Amino acid sequence: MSTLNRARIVAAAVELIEREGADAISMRRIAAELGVGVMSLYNHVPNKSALLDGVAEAVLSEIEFTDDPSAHWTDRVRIQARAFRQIAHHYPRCTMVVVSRQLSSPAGMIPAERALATLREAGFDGEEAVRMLRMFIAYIVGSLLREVGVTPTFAPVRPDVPVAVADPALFPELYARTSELAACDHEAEFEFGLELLVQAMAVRLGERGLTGREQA
Amino acid sequence: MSTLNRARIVAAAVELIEREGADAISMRRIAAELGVGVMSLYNHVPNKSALLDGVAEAVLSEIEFTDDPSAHWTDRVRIQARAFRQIAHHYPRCTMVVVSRQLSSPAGMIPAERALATLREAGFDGEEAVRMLRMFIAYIVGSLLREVGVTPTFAPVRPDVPVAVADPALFPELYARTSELAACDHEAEFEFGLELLVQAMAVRLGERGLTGREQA
DNA sequence: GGTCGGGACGTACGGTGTACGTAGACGGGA
DNA sequence: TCCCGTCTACGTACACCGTACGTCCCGACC
Repeated sequence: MSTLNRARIVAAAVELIEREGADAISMRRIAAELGVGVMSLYNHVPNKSALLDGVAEAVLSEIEFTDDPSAHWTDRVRIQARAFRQIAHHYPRCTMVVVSRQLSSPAGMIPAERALATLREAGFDGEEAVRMLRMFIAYIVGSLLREVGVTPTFAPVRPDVPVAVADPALFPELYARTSELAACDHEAEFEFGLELLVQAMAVRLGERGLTGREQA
Repeated sequence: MSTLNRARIVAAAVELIEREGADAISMRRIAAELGVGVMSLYNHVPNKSALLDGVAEAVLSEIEFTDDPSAHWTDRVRIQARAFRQIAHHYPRCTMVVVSRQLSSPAGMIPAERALATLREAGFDGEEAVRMLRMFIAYIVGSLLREVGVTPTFAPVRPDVPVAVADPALFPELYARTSELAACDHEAEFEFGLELLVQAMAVRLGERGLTGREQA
């Protein structure tokens, strides 16, 4: 019964999305959730798009970025990547909202700032650090979208209804890999790619003779 | 004035999306485009979702997969990845539609089949080939989404309105990299990550002593 | 000629975002 | 004390959305 404000509206939106999915969200539903008239929302939020920005910001600002500057840069990269992936765990149905809007607010810049700092301290020059950052963002975004099921997985989203590969003659490889394709351990998949990327970065660094590579 | 059919409807949808954006699409708009009543569409398409599936399928089936089985597997991977990226060039505003629906039709399976075959021939065992494929999909999806501007870029989408990094004191790294962040050559960014991934894959293969690595 | 199936279409319903007007609460001069 | 400006909650209204349903018409077949 406290007075309406932006934070309460955003919180209600997040909760509603998690409960009923991103498609179910509407100004009317949110207002009803808060026991309030629809147009009252517009006193605190200019429009729905800005509200979704708020949702993204709220979710993003809740991930825990525990950075240990004394750790090896490869571990720092791993930790930051995993922190990002936590979004998909804590707020799975908000994930699409988060990755699909580019924020100019601090919530969206802090992760980038930290990642860039880590990469610089690892020894990458400015240009390469930015490229590495962008590549990591692409990989993480793609992985999260697969995890929440908005992007092709080649694995059944509903494990109880296994998709039968249409024609073994047309798709022999897909058919032969049915068992591997049927299961998708998102954490293992994410870690696999993450390790590959970290390793590739280490190689890149090693090429300039700065440091050796680690972790066979 | 030929008779209405699914192909004409899908083609009109693709053209409309490219002309006015994916948000502007609606059954009414498409029907108007075809000079036809709204409900006539439903004689050929069960619902809007299926129509968007058709859009994805049509776009996907138009990309040219020229695979040369005699080429080195690293080049074959590169070529297939670039073929996928062509989507963002030929149908930029359809890209989001394409990557955000998982197709069980041949159009969606052919690329996976070919990629899997390539990875198998490169020497990866079944499980690792699937993991590599998934990692590549994640990277490509993330890259395409950045390219069409639906995912954070940390670069101004409209180059004419450069975003000023808010506070140099809060974001020193972002501030220091302003010039690198301001520009985003999507092709170069894509190639950078692609090269890194291919290289990482080669290393992975080399670890098992199957073949040496190439391209310094 | 009669019948029948399928495609084109109009209408209607319940939903959406939001522009606009109104009404009440509150606070600060006169 | 009265008045007035500002802020907030709210209802109404509009244009648009996807689509369920009923109707009409035309061509094919018996």
